[in-house]
Amino acid sequence: MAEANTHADIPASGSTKERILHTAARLFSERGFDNVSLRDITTEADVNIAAVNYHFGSKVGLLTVVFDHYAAPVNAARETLLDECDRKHGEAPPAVADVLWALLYPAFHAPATGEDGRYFRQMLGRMSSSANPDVRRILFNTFDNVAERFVDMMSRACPDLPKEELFWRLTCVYGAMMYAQADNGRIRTLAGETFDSTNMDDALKYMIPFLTAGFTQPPAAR
Amino acid sequence: MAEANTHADIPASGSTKERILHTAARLFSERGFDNVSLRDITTEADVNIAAVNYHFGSKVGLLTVVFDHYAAPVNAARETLLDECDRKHGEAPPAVADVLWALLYPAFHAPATGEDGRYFRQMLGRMSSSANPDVRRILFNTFDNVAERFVDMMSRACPDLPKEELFWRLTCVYGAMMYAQADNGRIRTLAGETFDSTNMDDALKYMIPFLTAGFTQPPAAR
DNA sequence: ACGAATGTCAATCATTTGTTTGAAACATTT
DNA sequence: AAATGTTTCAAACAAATGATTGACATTCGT
Repeated sequence: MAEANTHADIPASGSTKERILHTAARLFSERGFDNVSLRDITTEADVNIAAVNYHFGSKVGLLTVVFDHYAAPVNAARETLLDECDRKHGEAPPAVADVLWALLYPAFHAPATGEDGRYFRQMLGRMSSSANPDVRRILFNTFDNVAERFVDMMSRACPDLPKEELFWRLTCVYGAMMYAQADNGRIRTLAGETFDSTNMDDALKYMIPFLTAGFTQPPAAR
Repeated sequence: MAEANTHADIPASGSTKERILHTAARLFSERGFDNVSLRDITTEADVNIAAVNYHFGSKVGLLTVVFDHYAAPVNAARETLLDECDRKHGEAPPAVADVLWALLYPAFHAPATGEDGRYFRQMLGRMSSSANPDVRRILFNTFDNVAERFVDMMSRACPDLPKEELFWRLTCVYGAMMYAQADNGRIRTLAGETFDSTNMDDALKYMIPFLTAGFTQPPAAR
């Protein structure tokens, strides 16, 4: 088709499969899984609609592949950093900042560089509060193992913290991470348009100390 | 119809309009706006489909009414608490914990008591990362005025904090609040099933000190 | 008791959705 | 060059969606 791609990214290039993957990643991040139709994807990717089911089996199959492609590096990087925590501190409680770093750094930098990484982070943010059972299954299965290890290590980093308080502090950490990833533009609108909410180096620089300070507080009085 | 409501809540009661509102609030919170059809709502509310468009004009109109019903008390409570901050501290910088309280307490307690409140909080969490333009418009318009006031007061509470760092700290606060509200069950699954993630008194007790500690940190080194 | 306003209902509308089909085009191997 | 496997394509499918219609029932003011 002579129909040109009207978006700013490179015009349709690569194999059919690759074009579908790239376009799907972008559209899922911009509009969420349920708000993107296969026709939206195939039109922008300049591909026949049947190609999705041919290459990926179904729309959920497509999401699975897209998601795993970006999520796998995050998991790998987190495993590595958690291993380093273990090696560094041995039997002693690890440092809170190190454990937080093992969670946040891969989330902000590992999936991909440039706008592809931003696509995935936004997609993840939307998925994390999705009500679609398929979406939730994909998300939880992907991160379950490493997430459990993170919670475990955070618990060891705070041996004197009641489990209940650990629970709510973890909620703060996960919430902050997800919100920063999703970047719905809300805070930017409120606080001033001059900030670059996509600069993940800044996010790390400012969020790690913030969360570390909260997590190293003594337990709240009963 | 003899068709009984199969859910745990009180069987169909009140006027048609009220039954639609109540059922819509519950379903929107459980499954999000886009994943609930008008037929889902009207079937469970034991009401004819046409009743929604008759009473609310459209599906978006229904969401607007449902949302405003729960959001209005939150805004009112926040205004009151922010007024108290102003009165209490005068020209001096307000206390960070007081400002955080003005944001979080209404969010966790004002919308409604019991499961209705939980419905709304989950609905809000889902809406905050929705990609649906109608949903985003409703959400932002509703909270814009008070949110701006909150950011302003937080800025005054931290006069020495660079604006950029304020931005990222606000991201942490909003993220933690939204995640606690949405309560997608993720942390509960990871940290142990024994915790009551719907107890908003606990949420306040543990999250306010956590976020206050982060916010009262000295600015990160350049 | 009458009539107008309000509310309810089954049936239907036009779209959009994910998925499937069977044939054509292309590529690779024999 | 024939045969075989792979990919693409226009067309259609069944199901679900939000919205609307016009007839019927109910309520209420007078």
